[in-house]
Amino acid sequence: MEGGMVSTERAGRQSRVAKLPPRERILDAAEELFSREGIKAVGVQAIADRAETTKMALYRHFATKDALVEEWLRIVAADYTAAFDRLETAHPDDPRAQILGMARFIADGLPAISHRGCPFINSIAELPDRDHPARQLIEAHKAGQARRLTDQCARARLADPDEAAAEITFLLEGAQVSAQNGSIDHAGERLMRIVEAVLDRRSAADSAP
Amino acid sequence: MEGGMVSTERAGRQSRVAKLPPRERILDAAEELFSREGIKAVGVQAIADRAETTKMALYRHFATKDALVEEWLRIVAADYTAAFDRLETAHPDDPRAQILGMARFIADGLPAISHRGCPFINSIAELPDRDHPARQLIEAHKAGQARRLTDQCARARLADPDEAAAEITFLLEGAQVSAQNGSIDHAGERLMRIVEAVLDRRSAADSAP
DNA sequence: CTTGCATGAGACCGATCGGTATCGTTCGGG
DNA sequence: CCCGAACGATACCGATCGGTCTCATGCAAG
Repeated sequence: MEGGMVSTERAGRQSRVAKLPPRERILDAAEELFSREGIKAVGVQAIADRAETTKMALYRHFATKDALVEEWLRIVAADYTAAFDRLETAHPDDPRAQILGMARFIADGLPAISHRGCPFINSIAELPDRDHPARQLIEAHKAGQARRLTDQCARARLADPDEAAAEITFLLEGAQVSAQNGSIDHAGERLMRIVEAVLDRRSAADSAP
Repeated sequence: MEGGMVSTERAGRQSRVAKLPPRERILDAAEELFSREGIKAVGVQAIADRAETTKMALYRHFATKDALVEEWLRIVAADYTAAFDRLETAHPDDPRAQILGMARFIADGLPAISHRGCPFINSIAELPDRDHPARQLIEAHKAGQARRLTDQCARARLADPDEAAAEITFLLEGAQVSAQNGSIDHAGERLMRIVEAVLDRRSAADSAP
């Protein structure tokens, strides 16, 4: 009835958005809606509508809503991991640049995320059950990131790499929630300056006064 | 109003828990369930059940579920504010002790909220609408805390009080989410050591190398 | 005692939830 | 060419949601 299948053939400028296969459209719609409204607040019908498909099609690709949530979070986590992979290959023997790249990555994302919040932090708030697969996925991802950061701190010759990694993790996570609740202005620029200072301070030189 | 009427007279050993008036029991139940399961995940019937009362009684005291949510968050915010008030009167002319007291307050709360998370951070994730009264309440509370912390940093003679307050805010918020998602062990002890170090470093003395 | 009122208990409402069943259409590969 | 799989639309299911209504009970002040 509505728009559908326009210009089947030459396709000119495809009906809307160069329709991807349904599964991808569903995941895109889920990304948009879950991150904007939250998991519980979004019904499968709304996702199907925004994906320009139907609930039935959704359930042909995902066994349950939880499975879709899990797949969405898996993709988000993979995106983050890929970004950090790129940073490591871009600065192979400069762990300091890798750490600052991570901070920059978060800082640059703050305006976009502002008032919407980090998908992991928001989602974990709606997943109080530690046994839920989606929550375990998030925790595994965060644990992996922490391990990675600790390793970078060690390679950067920072004193007490565990403590340094904890401090930087606190700063990155805290910047995201503070940007979300609006308590800190210019959180991105501040975050960068602070992380740089932490790195400088924890460098080998100044162990004792 | 509250404490009141315990042991009306003989009252024996009151049926269960020295039954408070229904309104207080409802707020206690809401506190327990909202902070453990999340706002959207808890129905009004469940709150009424846990409060050993009925849905009707609940709606006699609160116009809507949102109003109950708002009142709950108002109480939580007031508890935090009261704790910080106490710190200020306990150390009237020692802003450094006030700041460390705040950090200690958060650090001590980490094991309790571990895996459950900060009520504000969790709730804001379920309130994507910035115009929602409950969200505005949270944002106002956080803004007030930030102002207060900035003031303490200034009185502690820290260089760049805004930046110092931002750094400490990041650390406190980040410690809570990291404790929740389990990526950092011993988050409380680490937080205290890190905040102390930040305070030392930002003290007047070491402005230039 | 009697009046008044907050409570307790439970049926009830329309809406929406996650998930399923049915059926006609579309379309690409043998 | 045609057949089977995927897709779109829609109706439907039982459960639960926030919220309302009715009515019986308990209890305290007049």
